[in-house]
Amino acid sequence: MNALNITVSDKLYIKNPDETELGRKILSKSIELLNDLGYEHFTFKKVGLAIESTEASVYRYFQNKHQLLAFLINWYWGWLEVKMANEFIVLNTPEDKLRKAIELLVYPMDQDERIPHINENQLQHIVVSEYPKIYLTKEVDQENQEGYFLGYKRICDTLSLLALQINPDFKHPHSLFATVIEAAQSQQFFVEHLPRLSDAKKGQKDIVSFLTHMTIKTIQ
Amino acid sequence: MNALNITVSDKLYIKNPDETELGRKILSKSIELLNDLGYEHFTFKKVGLAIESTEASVYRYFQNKHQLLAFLINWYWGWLEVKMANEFIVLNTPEDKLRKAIELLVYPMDQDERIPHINENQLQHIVVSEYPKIYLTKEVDQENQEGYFLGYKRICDTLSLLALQINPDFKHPHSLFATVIEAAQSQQFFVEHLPRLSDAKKGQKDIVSFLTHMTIKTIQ
DNA sequence: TTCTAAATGATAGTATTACTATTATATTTG
DNA sequence: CAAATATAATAGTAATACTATCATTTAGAA
Repeated sequence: MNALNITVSDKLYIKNPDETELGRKILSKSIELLNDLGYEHFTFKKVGLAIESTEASVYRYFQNKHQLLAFLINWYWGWLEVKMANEFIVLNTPEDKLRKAIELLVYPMDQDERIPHINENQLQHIVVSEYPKIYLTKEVDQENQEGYFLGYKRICDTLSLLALQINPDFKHPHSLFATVIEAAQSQQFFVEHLPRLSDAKKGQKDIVSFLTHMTIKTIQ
Repeated sequence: MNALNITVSDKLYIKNPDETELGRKILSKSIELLNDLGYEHFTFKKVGLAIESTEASVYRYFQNKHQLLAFLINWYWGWLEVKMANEFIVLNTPEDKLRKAIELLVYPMDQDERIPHINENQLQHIVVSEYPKIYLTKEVDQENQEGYFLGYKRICDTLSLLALQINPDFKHPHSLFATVIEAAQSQQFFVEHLPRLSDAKKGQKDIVSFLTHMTIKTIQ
């Protein structure tokens, strides 16, 4: 089991960056630069320069930086889904699975050496800092049809089914897990930057225990 | 009680737009254009044109569109705080107050005729669609010091105190209400654009009942 | 091996954005 | 009425977000 392929909708790129050396370099350097500069200051020109290629080459893989961000974030959800599936194998109750899922959402990721061009940890930081920007746009409806948000929706569905195993009468599973997933990101951001919006001290444990408490109580 | 003044930090403008005719026109038209175009397509040039003034004039009031958005969103939180305080007068239990607060977060606002240049309903839509963009930037720490997020933090504090009245041992009041406030916004957005991320059908009632349920259960 | 197609590099160019600066003309205030 | 202030009109700059063209390199098929 050496090969691992995270697949994202082919509407999320012009040319599949996983399939070429240059494409993988673009992904790798984009993750680094998005982390360092933030989405607003990130440009394709800077990527081209940093990989000693050109702006035009980057534009052959992605229409614009918005599409690139959407690609990366979908890749992240796809990868998290794989991780969850792996962890769930040895867990027997839906509650244990939910607890594990929340941990995976919050705890830092270790590098997967099968995919050396993606730094999962940096990618997680990008998700924390940039995630809502991919859907909070005027183009959301069209991009939704093109599958820009499938990764997120699938995770949300998976967790919803677990909640219904615990309480089949629970009325708000999708709303709850959309909320939990967003809170997992925003609480990480708040602890770091706006600590008055969180009770968690630095470190992920407090966030996990808040989210777990809220999830379990709400389902019941 | 005819005068009503929502005050925001003076770091959120160059020149106070509430104090001049032109300033109020800028606010009024910016709210309209932000709604129509979305933050990304919104520019000061378009505002200047639409009010038959100039781009340069708009720049005399706000450093850039980011500051303008932060101003508007802080104004919204300030105004919501006033609304909550008014409603709380006739409510006696903290639980009733929390229920009311959640309703105020979600139900559409009626126009306050004391402030004719601010369309509260449009402003609420801007908050739903653009809110996280004001803090998800590399400049967040500096802007936090300048009071860019005070409005949000104060609402969060107020609601936290109510939760502690219900259960003084509750460990996560700030995290909970940061989460509830964000979910109030994002669930409104999801119902409209990404319905698979919500169980609420169109209309705000389902969102309110989800958020209320989650809040009450989590506090206990 | 050679031919062909595809990928990349190098370069140029355009429209728009996000400002800054200057000067002239109103308008307000003391 | 003078002085200060606000606004309008205009110009200009650097960066961004692309698009286009053509030459060169590389890879794959015949």
